[in-house]
Parts: sequence; C-alpha cells; structure tokens
Amino acid sequence: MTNYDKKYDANDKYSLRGRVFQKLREDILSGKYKEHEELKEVAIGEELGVSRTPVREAFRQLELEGLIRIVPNKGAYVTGITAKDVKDIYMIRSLLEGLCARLATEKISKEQMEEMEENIYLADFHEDKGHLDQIAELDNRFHDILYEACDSKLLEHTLKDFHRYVLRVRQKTLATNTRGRASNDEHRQIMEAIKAGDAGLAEKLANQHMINAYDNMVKNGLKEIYGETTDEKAKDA
Amino acid sequence: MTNYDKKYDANDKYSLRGRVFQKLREDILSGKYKEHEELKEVAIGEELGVSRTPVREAFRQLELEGLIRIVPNKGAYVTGITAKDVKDIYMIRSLLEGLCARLATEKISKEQMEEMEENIYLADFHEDKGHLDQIAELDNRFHDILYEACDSKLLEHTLKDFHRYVLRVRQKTLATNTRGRASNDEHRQIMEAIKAGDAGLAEKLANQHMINAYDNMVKNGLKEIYGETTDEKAKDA
DNA sequence: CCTCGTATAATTGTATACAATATACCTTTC
DNA sequence: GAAAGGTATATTGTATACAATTATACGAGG
Repeated sequence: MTNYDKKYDANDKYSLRGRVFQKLREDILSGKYKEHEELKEVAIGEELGVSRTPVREAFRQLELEGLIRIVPNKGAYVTGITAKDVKDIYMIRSLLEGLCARLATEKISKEQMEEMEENIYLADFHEDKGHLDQIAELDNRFHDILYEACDSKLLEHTLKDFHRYVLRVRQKTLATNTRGRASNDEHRQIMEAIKAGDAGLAEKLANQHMINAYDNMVKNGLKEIYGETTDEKAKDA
Repeated sequence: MTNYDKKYDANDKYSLRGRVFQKLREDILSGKYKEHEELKEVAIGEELGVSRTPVREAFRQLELEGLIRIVPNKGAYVTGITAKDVKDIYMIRSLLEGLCARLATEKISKEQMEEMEENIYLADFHEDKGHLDQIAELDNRFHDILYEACDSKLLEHTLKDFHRYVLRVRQKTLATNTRGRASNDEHRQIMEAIKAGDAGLAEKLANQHMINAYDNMVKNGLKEIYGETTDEKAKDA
C-alpha cells in the first residue's frame, strides 16, 4: 500500500535518501546484509558518504517495505522470512495473480501482449542455452508484465510487493534452476489464454502456476533453509 | 508489506515520530485533512510541538501507507482515492477475506470464536437501538477478529491495510447506515460456517460479503462522490 | 566465582542550522 | 500590455549538535 505513481516516486534517484533506500534494498535482497543483521546509521552513512538523516529516512521506508524491522531506541534489523511466510505469500499470490490474469485478459495492450510473447520466446531460447541468469530475469519480467497489464495500480503494486519479497528466498533455493522449462510452459499457457480472451482459464492457470512454483520450492529444500527461522532470534536476549 | 510484530512496532506511541505518524493518519482518515491538501512540515511540527525531523520521518511512513504522496522538493499531499481504486480494493479483499475465512476455520482460537459471536450479538442489539457509531465500530472489529484468526501475520497485515484504506470512503458514503442488518446477518453466516468447520462455505460467504458491501456502496453514491477524483489534480501544473 | 550496580561508551531520538530547490512576484524589455 | 528574466521568499533536503536511551565493561560485594 504505497504510492502508485512512479513519476513522482519519492524514492527518487536524485535525492540522497532515495539513493540510500535503493542501495540498501538491493543489498538486502541480494544478501549482502544477512537476516537479523543490525544496520547502524553511522556505519551506513559513512559507507555511502552521507549523514544520518537520509539514512534514517530510508530506514523508515525499508521498514514499511518489510525488509527491516526497527526497534525503538535499539536498532534496525534485517527481517527474516519464515517458511510459513513464504507459504502464506504464495497462497495470497495464487489468488491475486489469478485475479490479475483475469483482469489482464480484458485490459492488456497490444504492446504488452507482444512483450509477453517475446518474453516466452526468449526464455525458451535461454533455456536451451542454459543461461540461468537470463531465465530468472525473464521469469521476473513475465510477472511484471502481467501485473502491469491488469490495469490496476493497486493490484500491480500489491503483487510487486509480494513478488519482491520472495525474491530473497528464490535466490537461496535452486527452484529457478530446476523448473525453468515447466515454468515457461505455464507462462505460455497463461499468455495463450489471455490472447484467446478466456479470462476464466487465464485465472485458473495463473492460480495453478503459483501453486506449482511453491510446491517446487518446497521440494527443493525451502523447509531445510527456512524452517526454523524466526524473527525473534534477532535479539538473542 | 510491513512489520508484523506489534511488540516492536516502530510507530511506537512513546516516540515523537510515532505520535506524529498516528496523529496524522487519524486526521487523514477522519477527513481533517482533505484530499490533495498539502501537508507542510513546519506547520505540522508547530501544531504538535515538535521539530521537523520526526514530522519528516512520519511523512515517509505515511507515504508507504498510501495516505500521502511526497513530491521531491515540493511537498506532501494527501492522496485521493478514485472510484476505481475502491473497486479494485474490494475485488482484492473479496478474494483475500475468503482465503482468510478459510484459514480461520482451521486456526481460530476459542477466545476469538467467542468474541466473534459476541460481536454479532452486540451488533444486533445496537442495530435495534439505531446506534450507528457502535454498529460501524463492531463491523470493523468483526473483520479484525477474522484477520487475526487466520493465523497469518502477513495476510492479516495485508487485509488490515486495505481495510483501513477504504475506511476513508465509507465515512463519506452512507453505506454503513443502510446495510447494518444485512451485513451483520452475513457476519453471522460466516461465523457459523467457521464454527461448523466448513472452510469452503466460509470462504464463499466471505467472498460474497465483500461483493455485497461493494455493490451497496455503489448504490449509495460512491460514483457521485469519487467518480472524478484523480491524483493528478494535486499538482494542477 | 558469580551477581549486581555503576560508570562509560555506543547508538538512536530530536532539534536546529545551513544548503538546495521551487515558487511567486516584481522588474525589465520588447 | 505581454513575455522573459531575476530576485526574494518559502519549503524541502541534508548535515550536525545535543539529548535520551541502551549496551557494555569493570569493579565491589557477597
């Protein structure tokens, strides 16, 4: 639930706060800052060459993005994701991506349709070549296209939030490696349902796509990695 | 997508920032600050007797809650809600409240079940007496109980976000006045389905409850009030 | 050897000073 | 008179100083 207009996004890359925010977000998602690690205002400020003020404001934003947790008078800690969180997110995403696909069937633009087809074509190509990075990138982009195509800033933003949130997990599992082909086939089916104007089918397929992605994650060791993680450990009191 | 642990919520009522944040949120939701109104740091700081620093930090949080929009180097403006936003939210909520009811069927605690029953009983009582304020309060509380009962901090938080977001609109329509009895009857049906352990029915009823609430809103003049509102007017460039 | 308390250091919370940017109004010029 | 430009003013952006809170280290007492 945030701002819905990119043009006036306050996380603007020209302000120090915006740059700090984006840098920290990237570093958290990429794993530079590990779970439960404490982020100190002065340290980060010095590292980026800014004062504490923009760092503090960036912290407030990161907290509402769910990436850190701020404990008053104590500090800011990178949030952990539990296995249950991941499960919940995929349950929610299953429903909302379905809704998104249903809406997109009516609202998708010609350009978006074309990019979606191209995305699937390219993904097949890189799958043949074994380009894992590109495959992951295209997978992310496919979903972003779908989100943008539903013509609902609110739904788009909500889904992007959840999507970004689980990216952290995907990087630690091998899910993307083992499911590239199957995932892209499902993308193709969704795309074709949208193209054919079959909103009900598109919704159903998108629902199932999320369920499959989650099941695959579990199979590939989600439990082992995140099964015991809890936020409470951050303090080890 | 924010912090999921109230105990360590940084919007803590003991910090100045937390108090400013809560005060401003309440004032926006209650309509004290109208749509597209500009919020100035110094003015608000003086009004609350604090400096700009906590006000600025509160602004960053309010923005991510979607209540204001910050335009870099210009100012903070109360966001408008379009009729389409409301429609989108109710579509999303319909699905997610259904999911929530389904999960709650398995997870609800004895205490929550009792509070839910009591809520419905009380709502009937106040309906007889025509106590509109209490009815609205109980309606909100019913949904909060449901959210808490699903045993998913993530889903709970997401739904509370959306719920709070549309509260602004409800205060301007007469929807709550004209649907009290029907709404409470639907609450009772949902409660009984949960009590009976029929997760599928609970989900279906919760889905429909949202659809009915939205339809009623539209009937009661949502379009007239919000049909033309767009965020773009904030700048009148 | 452990526990508690106090002092000290480290860190966050807040206020204020200064810089950068945007806006409004006035002046100038055509 | 209208448009362009510039200056003054207001507002936000950032840095820094100071206050409050919390964590840590160390020593006294048991």
